[in-house]
Amino acid sequence: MGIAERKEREKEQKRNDIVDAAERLFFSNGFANTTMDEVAKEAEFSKGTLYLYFKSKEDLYLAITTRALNLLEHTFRSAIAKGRTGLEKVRSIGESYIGFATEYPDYFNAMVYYESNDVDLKDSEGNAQACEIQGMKTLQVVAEAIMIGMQDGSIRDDLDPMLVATVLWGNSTGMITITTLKGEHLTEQHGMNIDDVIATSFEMTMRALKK
Amino acid sequence: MGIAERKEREKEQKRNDIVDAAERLFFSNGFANTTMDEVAKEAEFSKGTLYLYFKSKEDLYLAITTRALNLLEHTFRSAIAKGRTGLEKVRSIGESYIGFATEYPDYFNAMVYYESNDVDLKDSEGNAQACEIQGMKTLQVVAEAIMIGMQDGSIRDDLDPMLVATVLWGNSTGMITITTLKGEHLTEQHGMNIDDVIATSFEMTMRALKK
DNA sequence: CCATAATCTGACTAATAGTCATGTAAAGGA
DNA sequence: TCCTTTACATGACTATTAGTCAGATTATGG
Repeated sequence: MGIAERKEREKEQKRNDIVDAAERLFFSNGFANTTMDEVAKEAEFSKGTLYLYFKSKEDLYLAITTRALNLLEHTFRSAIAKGRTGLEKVRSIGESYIGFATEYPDYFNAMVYYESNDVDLKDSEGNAQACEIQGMKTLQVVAEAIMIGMQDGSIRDDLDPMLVATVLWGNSTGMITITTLKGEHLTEQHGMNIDDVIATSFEMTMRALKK
Repeated sequence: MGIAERKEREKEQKRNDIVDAAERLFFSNGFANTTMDEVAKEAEFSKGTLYLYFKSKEDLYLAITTRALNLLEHTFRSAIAKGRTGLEKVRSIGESYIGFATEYPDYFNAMVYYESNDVDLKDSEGNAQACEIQGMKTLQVVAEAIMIGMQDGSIRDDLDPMLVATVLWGNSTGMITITTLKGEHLTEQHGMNIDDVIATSFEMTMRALKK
């Protein structure tokens, strides 16, 4: 019976439409400054319907975050293809992360929100779970590049690849958060050039990983 | 005339009492789950009075964040005294940061909130400004340790100390954020040991800085 | 054509950040 | 001591908004 599948598709389509609408509003006005009534209007549904598809406003935001993490995974997969050695692949991933944060700052902010707030990962219903799974898939790409580098001798092999990947993830997210949110201030008040901060970060990271 | 000064002292005292009360409630119930009415009751003032001392709920939270950054500065100053070489001082600072985040997780979260949210630094009235100044003082301590290391030859001197300090700040904050907020999950779902993540981070950072 | 299930609606509630007109107390001059 | 002015404090009130739910609408399948 094709009806069940068609309904499933339609449901998925509607869900996507809601996320699209939320993305437009959250990204242009900010998450906190957007009301669920506004999202409902933009998505051309009633507010009640939003709550049939998402548990809460935060859950809806996490659906956007899942998209962000998914896009990041694909960005990383493209980046990994570029470098020759494992170390070059890791650098390429790092550069693509900067590019991602520059091109999609709202997606990056959504990821930071997810990582900085005590989102309930135990809630198997909501999108927090989906974020977590997608986040790990993305992290796995980094770990792969590191393993390649350990095998081809470009990266030190006295550390655990997954632990290194986790550290790089935390490090780079923290560093980019500061440069994007406080960057203007660091430049204007303290004469720092953001590109120099980033270059320094790369220089240090390469040295930390090199064999 | 001593009256003006006495009044100033009393005002400062009351302000501190309010911050104390807010700290107790924010830290035991969470920032989002605490109402200003509850803070008012705990501080034994009316709600209106809170708004004579603080512009908004967020402004009150930033007063707590300023305390956190101030305590962190002193923690770093103690740590810097320990190490022999500059590199050892930097490591000591790093270790004290981990200790700080473990001992005062709520202060650490307040700092992450400040760094991860688009807090208006231009607002010269509010506490965001105070946070920024205190944050820079704290960062300056790290930069000092790095300069010492460059002079005594324990740290590579091909990089700018302030840029390195900024990178270390972003890196460590990001790494600790992940281990504290998603640590339980990394352990339970992915078999990672948090202490191993931290040890890996130190190992990498030392290598990144060593001459 | 009807019964059942699935989906949608928007008025409603509860919660709460922030305001403001009205009060009270302290200061200081006469 | 009294009176005026200034400074501080109050809490009822407003505006906003996340989330709910009883009832309406639409689709399905017999």
